[in-house]
Order: sequence, then structure tokens, then C-alpha cells
Amino acid sequence: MTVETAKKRIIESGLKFTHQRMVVYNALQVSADHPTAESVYEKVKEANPSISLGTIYKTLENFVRAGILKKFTDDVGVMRFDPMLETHSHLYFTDTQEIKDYKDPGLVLLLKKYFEENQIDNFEVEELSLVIKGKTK
Amino acid sequence: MTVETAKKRIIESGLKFTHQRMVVYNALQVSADHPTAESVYEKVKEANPSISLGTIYKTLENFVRAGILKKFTDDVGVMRFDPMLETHSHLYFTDTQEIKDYKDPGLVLLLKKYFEENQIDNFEVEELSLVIKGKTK
DNA sequence: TGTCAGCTAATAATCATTCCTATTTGAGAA
DNA sequence: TTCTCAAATAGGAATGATTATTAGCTGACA
Repeated sequence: MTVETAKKRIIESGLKFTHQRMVVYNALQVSADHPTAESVYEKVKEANPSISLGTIYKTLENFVRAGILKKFTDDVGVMRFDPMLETHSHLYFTDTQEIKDYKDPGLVLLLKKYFEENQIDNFEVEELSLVIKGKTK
Repeated sequence: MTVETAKKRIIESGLKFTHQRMVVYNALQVSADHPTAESVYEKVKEANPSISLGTIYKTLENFVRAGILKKFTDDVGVMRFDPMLETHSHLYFTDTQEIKDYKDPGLVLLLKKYFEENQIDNFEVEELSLVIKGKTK
């Protein structure tokens, strides 16, 4: 990930290019799975100590709107950001509290087929993902 | 739901029976889908105007620990309580912001079967639910 | 009825998130 | 390059849901 690709990506998505957006964008690339606003803030401050938490929130929100990120809320009610753009499911480890991505194209196909054959009354399915709770084996 | 069944249920779950718990329990029975602590509070105040919001939180938390309720966090980060105990999925209406339960035994069977045949590395599935996003048709 | 662990009310504290506003900046125009 | 201005930012205050604290109360059991 070079500066140029980051810049290109931000501008392509219709956002004005700023130093802060670029730093946040880069921090996301090296983040662990599903960072919180706070953890992005910590990471970003290394490169830009004067950035404010409010800017992080706003930037992440803009990235979500621009389709660069997805946002969801974890079990304790904290926002998490997900750099992955394809629809996918999550594994919740009840023992370690971790959240991991789970991608399974076969499963998605199976589910889509299921909902084509079994319509839900008065509801049009747009997006499907699974919450899989369990523990390390 | 009579007073007696409520009382029985509370005692069976190992909690001491109190007036407040009983009122909260009853409020849950007549609540709309997935009440928040706040909405339970509003409802309970009709029967017991002196109850405090802190007690509501603690009581709900106790019910969750006792297995009478489930708790989850919605997309805006607010806790919601779910009186239903069987595993079930949720429909998220992207147009109206509603959340509705979706029960589908056939789907559950399909998923269980799928995960028996397709084990996830180093992970033991305990509970499955689907997040179904879409809109009114 | 007396005892006491557990419960409750009231309120303070916390924490993630949003809002506010004066100041600065990026990008296109001249 | 310099100018202009809409948009973005820093910094901090405000908000709102949730949790913690604590003093007093009460249900269950002997």
C-alpha cells in the first residue's frame, strides 16, 4: 500500500484528500481484525499526534458512507470497523472474546438458494450474514 | 401469565422473589419485540412509580444470568432484551429500522447439518443465528 | 419474630460517541 | 503562483446509555 494507491482510493470514493484521511486509511490497513475507533486513534497518533478523536470518528463514518469500510456493533455495544468489503460472517469466540471473519462462499450460496425458495412474508432479503458463537476446540 | 407462574419462573431460575422482579417480569411479557431497558422502565413505572432505572438494569442483568432473557446490542449500540429463549434469527428492516424475530426450524436444521459436514478449523460451533438485512417488499 | 444475605433506590461516575465552533486546509479559479 | 471558499479539522464540551456505589430495606428461613 503506497501513498499513491491510498490517495487514489480516497479520491475515487468521492472524498476530498486530506492528510488525516490518508493516515487513518493507512492505519486501517495494518490494523488487527475489526478495530474500534479508539484503537484506530491509538495507531494513528503515532503518525499524527495532533489528530483528534472526533476526526477519527468522522473520518471512519465518511469511509463507511463511501463504501471503503463496513461498520457494526459488537456484543458490548462498541462500534467496530471492518475493512473487508465482501459480505461475510463472524465467529464470536465465547472463551477469548475474539471476533474473527468467516468467509464461506458455499454457505452463502446455500442460504441465498434457501431464501429464493422460501420467501419471507413482506420482506425482501438484501444481505445475509451469520453470527456464529462458539469456542476454541 | 398469572402472578403465580411469574413467581414460579423467577424462583425456579434461582433468584429470590421480589415485587420489583415480578413487575419487570410482567412488563416483559406485554412488551413489544426487543424492549430496551428504557422502554421496560417506562412500562414498569405504571405499576410501580418509585422503581429506579438502576434497578431495572440490575434486574434485567439478573434475568439474563438466570437464563430468562437474552441480551444483545443493536446497531445504534443500545442493549435490547429478548424474552425468547430458543435460538432464532433477526430481520433488520433497513427502511424502518425495526428488528423482528425470525424463526425457521428448517433453516436451523440446514445450518446445523452444514456445519456438521463442514467443520471450521479449531472452532466448535455452539450457537447459530442469522442477521438478515432487507426491506419491506 | 429475628437474622442476614441479598435486594433496592438514588445518585454519582464512566465511557463511547456526537456536537459545537473557531481555525485551517485542499482544490480549483484567476 | 496566489486567491477564495466550501469543506475539513482540533479541541473540548455535551450527551446518553450503562455501571458502580452505598446506605437502608426486605424476603426467606429458622
